[in-house]
Amino acid sequence: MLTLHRNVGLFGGYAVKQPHTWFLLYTERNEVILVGSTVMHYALARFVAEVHAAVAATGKVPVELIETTTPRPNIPADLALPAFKAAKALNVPAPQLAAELAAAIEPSGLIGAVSAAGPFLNFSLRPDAIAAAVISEISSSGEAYGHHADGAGKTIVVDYSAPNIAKRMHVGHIRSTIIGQTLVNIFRALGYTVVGDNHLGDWGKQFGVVLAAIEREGKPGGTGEAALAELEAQYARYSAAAKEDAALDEHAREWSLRLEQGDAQARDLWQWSIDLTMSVNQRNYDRLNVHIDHAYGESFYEAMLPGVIEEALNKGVAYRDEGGAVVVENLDNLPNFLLQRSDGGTLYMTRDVATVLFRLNAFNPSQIVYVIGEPQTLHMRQLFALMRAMGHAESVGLMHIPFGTVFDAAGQPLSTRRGNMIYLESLIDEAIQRARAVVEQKNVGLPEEEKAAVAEAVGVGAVVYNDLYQDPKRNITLDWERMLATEGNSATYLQYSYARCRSILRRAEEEASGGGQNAGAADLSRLVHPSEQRLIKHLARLPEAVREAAARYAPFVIADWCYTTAREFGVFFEQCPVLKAETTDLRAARLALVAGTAQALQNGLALLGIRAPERM
RNA sequence: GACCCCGUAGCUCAGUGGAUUAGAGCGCUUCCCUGCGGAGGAAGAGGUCGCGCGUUCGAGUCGCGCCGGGGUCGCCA
Repeated sequence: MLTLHRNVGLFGGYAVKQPHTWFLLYTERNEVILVGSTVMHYALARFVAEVHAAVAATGKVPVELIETTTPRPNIPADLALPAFKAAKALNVPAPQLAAELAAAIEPSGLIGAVSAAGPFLNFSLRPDAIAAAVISEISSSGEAYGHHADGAGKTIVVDYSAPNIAKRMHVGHIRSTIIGQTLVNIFRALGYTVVGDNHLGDWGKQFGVVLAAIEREGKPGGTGEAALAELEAQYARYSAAAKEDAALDEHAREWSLRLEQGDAQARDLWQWSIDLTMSVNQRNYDRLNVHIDHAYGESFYEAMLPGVIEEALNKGVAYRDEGGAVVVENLDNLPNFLLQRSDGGTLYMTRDVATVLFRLNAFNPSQIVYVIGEPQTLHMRQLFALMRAMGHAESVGLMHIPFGTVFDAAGQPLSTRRGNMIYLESLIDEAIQRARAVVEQKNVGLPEEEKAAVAEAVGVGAVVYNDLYQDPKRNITLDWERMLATEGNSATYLQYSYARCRSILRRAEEEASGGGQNAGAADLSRLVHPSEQRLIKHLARLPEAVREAAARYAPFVIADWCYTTAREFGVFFEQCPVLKAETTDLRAARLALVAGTAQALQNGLALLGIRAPERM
């Protein structure tokens, strides 16, 4: 059954709920974004809904013209209604309409001051009401604060990381891995079923070289990354030699063929190199808090490839040219591309088509999200166009989330050939090592084990944050100074802010258990100091930040929120004593605010895959 | 030649259905420890939003054209 607030009913803009447990929420574009049942509506969304209802109740503005916006930070209001459009439709001056509305609306619920500022109608939150609402929301939701049920019943496949087998992961993979995992975390927070798939580069022409090189030089000895590095070196030596010696090139081709035909020796060596690579990669994944559900890899799709080519030919989206190659041309004005080489071999594109088909069949996703570098934008557009042309994209959104290239301090792209490549394992090692030096200096008293844990959290956090704090499609420079900064907009600053919160809460607990006076009852309505209010209002924005981050496939929205949280907490910390607050009930209220800040910040950091130590 | 991304303070970046006085961090100049963690807080200097037209009452934001940087364009992935 569906119950709506009787004074409001259904209308464009935000419909309202109040104490009811069922409601509809419309966006300003008239899309139903939430049909609530037991899902609690976050405070800020309630506030917006209340404002729309209040404006509608005046009868002065047609509901379809009620539009609100979040004002810029320098405007002393929490929600604004620019009256331009409505005033034009009603043929009255905008300032006059704003003034009339201001006079007709009384504070109630979460709505505090209402005032006209020229053509804008500004609304402020009622300080005591918002404080109580937000803090109790965080407290009751805990780790789920900021999460939604928007994606319930829907599945998203995220394709990320995609290391090459028989090679070490390098900084080029780190962006896909970290951005991809964060998107997975964000989609899960929105209630989607998320399937992460590591599309391993374990097939193709170059794998014949790997096998031929192993045959020539023998399996690399040693273990872990050293063995993998040696395998990589063998590959490089063989490739170089094959350029001079056509017989070696031909021999590699033979190995490639043996592998494809299921030759036992080829398969064994192939599997061995996969196992070696994945065991080395796993250490990096563990340290980065990355957990990928599947790793089907390109080889998995081998059996589907003839069918893909046949289907494309049958559907008339591709043709076989004189040389025998299967060509797709004239698709959405994109450049031509191939599904099969003239020698009969398949291509990256062929396997990508098969991969989409498999995922549609296996997971029935509403979206497939590819976290792949910007240089592959054209390839992705071609793939998506082809899937549409073949009639396979009707029920699924195919999204490419491109990310920029990593450059070194001299402005050169990192590459193995240039010799300036940085491997993921050593990058993380060095970050932790540098963090360790700071920990030694700042945390003299910590037990050895905790020092190590803090150094790892800080070092890894810095590496992760370096990839998440800005728009992924920008090119980035690997700058140790910037990456390992412990001040300003940095992972360390966020972690430090969390640790300060925990420190206060820990002391409060110690005092309580040490026979100190009982804390007073928390009267949250007393949290009306400007810095308390700013912090509270910001904490209230996490739920919408999560939605925005998902809608824009933009982890930096969460990073931004975390950073602002830390900043607002810093100001509060300076201006409002907690443990030595003037009264016990204010002290209790501030402790509740600190606890809420810690919880919300921890939730935000968790989305980014950044650990938050209790002490550091 | 065509197409894609980027261009906002000295440096690194936010600013996304156009709308009230363009915001941070780093760096620079000052200031705040008898006070819950100084990996902190406050203040200041610093901006023709690459350039030019256009749309609009109103453009960093939308359109077109340039300039600069990065990238891609059928038998690699």
